Amino acid sequence: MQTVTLHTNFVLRMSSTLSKNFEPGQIEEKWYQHWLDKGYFNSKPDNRPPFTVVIPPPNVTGVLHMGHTLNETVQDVLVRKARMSGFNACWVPGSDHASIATEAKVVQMLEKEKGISKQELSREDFLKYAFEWKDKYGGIIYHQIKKLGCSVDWNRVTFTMDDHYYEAVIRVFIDLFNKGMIYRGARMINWDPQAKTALSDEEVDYKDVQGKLYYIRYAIVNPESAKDDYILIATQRPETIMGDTAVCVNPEDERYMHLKGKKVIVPLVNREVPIIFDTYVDPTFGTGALKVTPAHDINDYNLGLKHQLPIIDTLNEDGTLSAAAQVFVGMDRFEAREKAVQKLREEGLLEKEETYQTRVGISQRTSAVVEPRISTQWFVKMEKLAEKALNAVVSGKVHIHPEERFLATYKYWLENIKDWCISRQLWWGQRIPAWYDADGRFVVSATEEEARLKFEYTFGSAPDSLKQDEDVLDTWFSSWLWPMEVFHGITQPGNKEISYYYPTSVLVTGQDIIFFWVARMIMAGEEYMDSRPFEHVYFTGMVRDKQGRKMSKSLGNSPDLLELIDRFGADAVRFGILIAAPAGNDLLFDDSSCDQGRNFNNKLWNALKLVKMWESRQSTEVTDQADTDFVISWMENRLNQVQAEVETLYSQFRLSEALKTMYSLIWDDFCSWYLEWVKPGFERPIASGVYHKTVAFFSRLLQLLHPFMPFITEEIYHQLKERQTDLCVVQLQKAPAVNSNLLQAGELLKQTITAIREARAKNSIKPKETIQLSIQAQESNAYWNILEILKKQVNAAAITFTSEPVANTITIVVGTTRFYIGTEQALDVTSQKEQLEKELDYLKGFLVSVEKKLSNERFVQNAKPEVVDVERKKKADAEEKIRAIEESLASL
RNA sequence: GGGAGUUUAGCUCAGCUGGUUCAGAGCAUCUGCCUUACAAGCAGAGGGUCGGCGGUUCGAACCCGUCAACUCCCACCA
Repeated sequence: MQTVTLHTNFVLRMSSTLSKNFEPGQIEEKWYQHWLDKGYFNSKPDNRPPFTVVIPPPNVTGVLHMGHTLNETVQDVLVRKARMSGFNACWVPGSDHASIATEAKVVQMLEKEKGISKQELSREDFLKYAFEWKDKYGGIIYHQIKKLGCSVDWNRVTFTMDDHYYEAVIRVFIDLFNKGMIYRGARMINWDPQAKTALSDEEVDYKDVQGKLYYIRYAIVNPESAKDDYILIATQRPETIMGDTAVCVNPEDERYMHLKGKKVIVPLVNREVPIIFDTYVDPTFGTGALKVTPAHDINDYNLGLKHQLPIIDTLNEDGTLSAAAQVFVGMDRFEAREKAVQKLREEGLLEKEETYQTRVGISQRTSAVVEPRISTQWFVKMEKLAEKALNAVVSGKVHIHPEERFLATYKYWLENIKDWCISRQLWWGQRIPAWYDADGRFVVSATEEEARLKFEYTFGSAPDSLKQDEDVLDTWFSSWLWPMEVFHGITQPGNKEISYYYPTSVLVTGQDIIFFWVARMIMAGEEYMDSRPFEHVYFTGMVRDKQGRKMSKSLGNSPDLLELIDRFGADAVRFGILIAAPAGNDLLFDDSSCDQGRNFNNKLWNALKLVKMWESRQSTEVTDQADTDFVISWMENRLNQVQAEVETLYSQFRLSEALKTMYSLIWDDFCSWYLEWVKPGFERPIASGVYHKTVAFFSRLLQLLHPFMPFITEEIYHQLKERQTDLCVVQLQKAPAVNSNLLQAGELLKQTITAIREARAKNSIKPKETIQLSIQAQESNAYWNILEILKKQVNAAAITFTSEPVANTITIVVGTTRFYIGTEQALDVTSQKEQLEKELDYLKGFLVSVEKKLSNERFVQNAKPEVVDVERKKKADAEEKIRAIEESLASL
């Protein structure tokens, strides 16, 4: 309790009303609203160069997770930086209807909360519920984006099912169909029996599971001998036996050669099917005999096509067995598997079973086990589109960051691409604009009226009623138009906005959707705008938890963004996620990095309190504040230096390093060194000139930091002094060239102070005890203009210059200068000696290695001249230092 | 089966084209300190054979080879 009182004491002394620590809540709220009121984030085409970013639209399935937080923070940093650098920054927000994922959620919600099943609803009623859902969750997402401080143009919010967007998708579908790039056909696709829809290849995840391999006897019709009256096949899926239409063996396999022309009996259904021969079968796997079920396995399907086998589809769309199965009809596929095994066992046809590591396809959307299924779907021909998309990246029109690491996978995917299944058996999405008559003839057109005309034109007459395709389009078939249609580029081609904002500047997204989205946007951009959709793609890594696990809802390890912001403040959360985010690599997120962000907030806040305290204590007649010219020039140069460094880091998208650089500039250079150096004595006035310089430096620091931590920087910027403009629109001036001599002098001063403090600590000189400092310097003018600072920083009562060693002192050497620390305490000469000797040993070793290098002719010949010079200087320095220490030792 | 990435302090990670006393930061640990902005702080300290081995080079955390561990992506083996 006592300590608390002590801690809070100073607050009473503070003349200012500033709070003890930075309190983000209200301040963040206030500034975001102010920025909105001022319309800073709204963009219209003008004479400035544009900097355009389209947000990867989050799904309206739920709330933002840490991955979004990272992406959005990165985008906001880039956008704010561009806005402060003379660009017309435009960041378009929006959300994605995410057809399967959202429909699944809505179905689930209806069942759970309202007890309604989808089957009871009409399409229209269902869509009404879905839009309600979208409004609710879209709202939550937008709220989170605001809380995070994202500077998006809220006039441009786009949803992938907005009217114009819907129209764009339909237009593109019709266009591609007319170009012959969309077709309808029966194919084996991935079927999600839970959502009852087709999936694209990319929507299936594969998972290793412990399965079983069943060895089953298929009786041979008219066997040649009673001994050899069956063939043994191995399968993981005995419930598909009823769909078998052949057994296949390798033609080279001696074991089965005699079976040419024979037939076997499919168990359970007693159907006679042929034995076929194909090199596809691996004789070394299982029994070398494969049951062929063309309806339920992609390889069997291909075999079936090749050997013209009949296809018997034994499954319903919900994964239960169909009438064609003859047995277990209506039973779920997994139950039927058990029943089939049981029955085979009873009939003595199951020879053995063994455990087997296998891989099953899981629907990314519903987690149901995917079923290969033949059905009629719509496809996009990918070959030409892929070629363009590949070219755009390979030729360098689109730059991928970090490095070109993803180029290889990107290339491989595009070169081996298969046609894209775009129809989904859902209601939530853009409905396929195809119209059918009773005979199944169809035309593609936007409206029924047009369709009728087309029917007449194509088939001579149109029926009274046409039926529109029940299916909707894959979500990505709308998302791939995103960078264009947010500016109405498809529905109003060539409009002023699309011409100005497109192509966008940078896309920030996760590497997991490189095929789903990034590649396809490039395709669409090349197809419809004849150009890249973005200049740069910046891939962020995946956010994982402390233990390296993927963040997911089921694990419950993804922190709630709003709760994090409540706890730490948005700036601290932004800091926390960015400081931990090396470009392209996964990052392990832990709350503690937000702690660091919050501490940084407080550091800034307290620097503000200090400077504010000086505001009322300025004087133009300060005479005892020496050395400030040097300090001010040094700080100015450090600032210039860091600004240039940060500029480079931005251009390389190395944001986390840029943040680190600024962090240490502010914490170390500005707070720990600069402010301490210019700080006047207790209750002394500060020189007016120094005060104004300090405010100017602080303002520049805030400006540099603003894209990363917008709220606190804006707040402090205004607290520092009255302003006409807000920080978020203040333009960055180019940093002047750096004077490196000044920087070196600053470093020397830091080193000196640290070395003396270290000596004090090692010799247990109490902080309050003053010392007598003597300097023996070769060039005393290196120190003359910083003596007052030095005196204050190391708590020296007096500083004198000397030309020879001072007895009974602690000796330290910085550069080539010797310092003698005189103290009232008795000195331990032995430990003094020990320390100096230790240092001497090290230096001698160092000198040897440098000399060795320099005496190596090949080094002197091959190394760059600068490098050799540096080595020579190192040698000279070391020799000088050794001499100094030896002299000091001698005097002890 | 193919491809990519990672491996640096107890933990999480920086370290750009090989060359300054270059082995770093934050957290954690230890010591001293309520010092007049900040104890969520200040001043110091300790801690690493840069995954192993081999090579290239005057010089390697960095380049090459190889091995090991972990992670991810792609692929139709019943």
